[in-house]
Amino acid sequence: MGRSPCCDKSTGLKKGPWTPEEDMKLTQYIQMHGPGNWRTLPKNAGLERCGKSCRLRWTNYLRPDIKRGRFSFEEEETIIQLHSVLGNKWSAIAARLPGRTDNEIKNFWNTHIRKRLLRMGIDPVTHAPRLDLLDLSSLLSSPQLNLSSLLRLQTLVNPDALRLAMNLLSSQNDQNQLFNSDQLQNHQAPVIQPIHFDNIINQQIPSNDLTTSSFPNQSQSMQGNMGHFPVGSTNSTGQIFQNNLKPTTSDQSLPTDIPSFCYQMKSDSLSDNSSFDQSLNYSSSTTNTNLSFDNSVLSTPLSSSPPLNSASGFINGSTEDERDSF
DNA sequence: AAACAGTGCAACCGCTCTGAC
DNA sequence: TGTCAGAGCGGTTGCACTGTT
Repeated sequence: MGRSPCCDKSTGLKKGPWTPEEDMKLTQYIQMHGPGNWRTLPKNAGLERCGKSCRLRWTNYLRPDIKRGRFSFEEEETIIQLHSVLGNKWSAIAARLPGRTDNEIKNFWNTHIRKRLLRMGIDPVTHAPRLDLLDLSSLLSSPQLNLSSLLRLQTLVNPDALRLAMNLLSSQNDQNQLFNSDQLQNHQAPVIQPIHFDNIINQQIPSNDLTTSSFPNQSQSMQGNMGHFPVGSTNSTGQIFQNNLKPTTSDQSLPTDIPSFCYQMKSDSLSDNSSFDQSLNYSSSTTNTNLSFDNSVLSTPLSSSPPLNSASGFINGSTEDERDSF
């Protein structure tokens, strides 16, 4: 529209990394005059930078409320959740992450989360499971594959992908004891030996689990899987927990005190952007352990389905290495 | 120890959109 | 209605750091 460019390249304005002196000038000027009028700001502040560069430097780095350092896992969860709802609206996501900038979130997404989702077989754009992307061999051969990591996976993986993993994991039931109550009380699960790829191939998996086309309605899928699934429930994930976590009557070697999973959610609609408040109660039939998972965010509700619960209790208690492991 | 490749991140670029005037 | 400044976005670049060979 005939608009003059922000930065006139012919003027030889400085580019590249900011020096501490420049940062100080910009900070002092904004502290005195406040941000705004970026076009004239550099000249008034004695900076040989274009206004846009000053604005970006201020908003992305110098602003006093910027929180620097690594993203917490809660922040990662939040980003994934919000991205599933908002897409690449980084500023909207940043608005819900105090102290984080859109640029920082975008970079973090592209360099960390996106790669992780791809490794886990999740399409980072649609948040749908993509088994053609899933690196099953590395996932399942990991010596750290265990129940708790799968539960943690649940916070990031579309449950349908997780269901597949759980199906695969169930092939270990004949040889491995999943966990015992002591470990449960300590929120730790025993390490399950690596699954050989032969087992994966031989594992009976419903054919509709093998293609992304089996998830025509993601929100429906998520709702069905993540809402309530006590043992004996007819929903698919409930079946999985029943089939895989409860010992079968024919396998008496397995523990009988496997907890049932009872999820209760109190949630506000996602359309109300103010809150992802929800809680999850995890109850054990033998320990009556109740863990609260308030303020966790999870999964990919693309519709008006309620925000989904998370096993954040496990996540929060996990180590950095464990988090990186998936 | 040196060379190389991979990674993470700050910063930039070019463009569009929005709201004020 | 057109112009402009600011904001936002996707993509990219450059560089420092780290791991591998």
